[in-house]
Amino acid sequence: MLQSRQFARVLDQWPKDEEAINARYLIRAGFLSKTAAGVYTLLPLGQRVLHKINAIIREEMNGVGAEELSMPALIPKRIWEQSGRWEVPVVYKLTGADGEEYGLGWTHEEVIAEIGEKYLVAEKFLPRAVYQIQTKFRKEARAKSGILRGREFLMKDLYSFHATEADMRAYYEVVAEAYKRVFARVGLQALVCEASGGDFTKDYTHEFQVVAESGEDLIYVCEAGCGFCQNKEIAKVGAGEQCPQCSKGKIEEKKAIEVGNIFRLGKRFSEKFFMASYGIGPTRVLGTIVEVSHDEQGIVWPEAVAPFQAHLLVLGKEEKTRERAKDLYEKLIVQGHEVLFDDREEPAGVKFVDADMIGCPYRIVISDRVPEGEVEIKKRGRAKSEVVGEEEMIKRVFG
RNA sequence: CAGAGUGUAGCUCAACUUGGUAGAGCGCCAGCUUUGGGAGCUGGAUAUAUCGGUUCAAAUCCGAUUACUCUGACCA
Repeated sequence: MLQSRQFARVLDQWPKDEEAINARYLIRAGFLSKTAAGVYTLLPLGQRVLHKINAIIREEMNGVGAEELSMPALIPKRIWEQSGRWEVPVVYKLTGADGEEYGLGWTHEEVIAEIGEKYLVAEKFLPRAVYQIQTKFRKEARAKSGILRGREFLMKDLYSFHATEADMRAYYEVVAEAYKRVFARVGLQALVCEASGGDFTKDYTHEFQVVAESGEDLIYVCEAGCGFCQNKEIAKVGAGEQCPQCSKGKIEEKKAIEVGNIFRLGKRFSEKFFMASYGIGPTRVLGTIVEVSHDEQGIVWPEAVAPFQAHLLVLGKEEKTRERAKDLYEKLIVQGHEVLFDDREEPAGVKFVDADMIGCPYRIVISDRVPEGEVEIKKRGRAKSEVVGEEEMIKRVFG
């Protein structure tokens, strides 16, 4: 991608109407634009990151035998009435041309349960699992925290169907492991945390929580790292007490962002099979990564989700230098690498500042002072750069 | 939904207290210059959230509406 051709660009000031770190950085760096409170546009850079997060999620979901499908956002009232969830406050309700009422999808248990009853009519069709990555709508009383709590957001929701409760419980564990891999791969340290089932189930559910100052949830974690973690809503221990699991560490209270959750639904939505549902918010994941991975200069993207692996900068005014940079860029593109090439007519300072703000994992500089055949590389977040040969750079950055 | 704050150019702000031709920086356009950490010079275009009231005169005072932010409530 040529930076001179990009639709959006890095802004030179922080937005005045955002306080959340995720929104401030994403907007300033040109990944995000606010359309309304709790409603955001993902600009091309943001969309690239989202695609990478989704690709990782898809790999892991496919890996546990789930198939991807796509359910509607416009859902007729009768489907919600079957479960008694038409009268919940978060539903956006609208009326069709025929006077029929609809709710915008804020979750899809009812929809998939109905379809499941149609196809999974005998035990020989079980178990099955399907998922989607789709826009959800929730009439939140108050939008806040940038893209961490929007009124429109993306959700990956997986639903599994089982003949027995034991089978449902076994698969639940399989998905929990897949979820751990998803969060690890996108660069997040997620804790598996016991929580209440809310409206869904009396059983405990599990939340995947990322410790962060901006988190809305309070969790109790064992400081010894034994894995004990409970949401404060259900915790029977208090902060400072001895861990009930390992008896070694003390319990610490931390703020955390819930990036995923999994529920054993049982027969709540259908008498015909045991169901479980599993959610990850890809847009929330994106925001969470920014919350935990940034510095004063800008975003620091983990390699797996960075919009581009490398940001190539050309500095200096010599025509020969520009040619060298262009040749290198074209070579990297032909090799299939993801490179953002800052070919703009801007002073060096602007290019450095913008590169730090965008936060690609590697910065590659070609300038009048870098010898021919060599380039300067710097890893985002490290202080020092070094000059190496082109081939060495390719090995290190893209190898 | 309650409380508080804010709304002036593409962005960030000034002018409002005490009513009298709306300014700046950045960005944008034209030109010159410049190129290793948000460069310089010259010229140019662009703005008072909406509706109403008071007044000779409203960005400024009053009322309503609306939007955004924050705190709380809410959060399958």
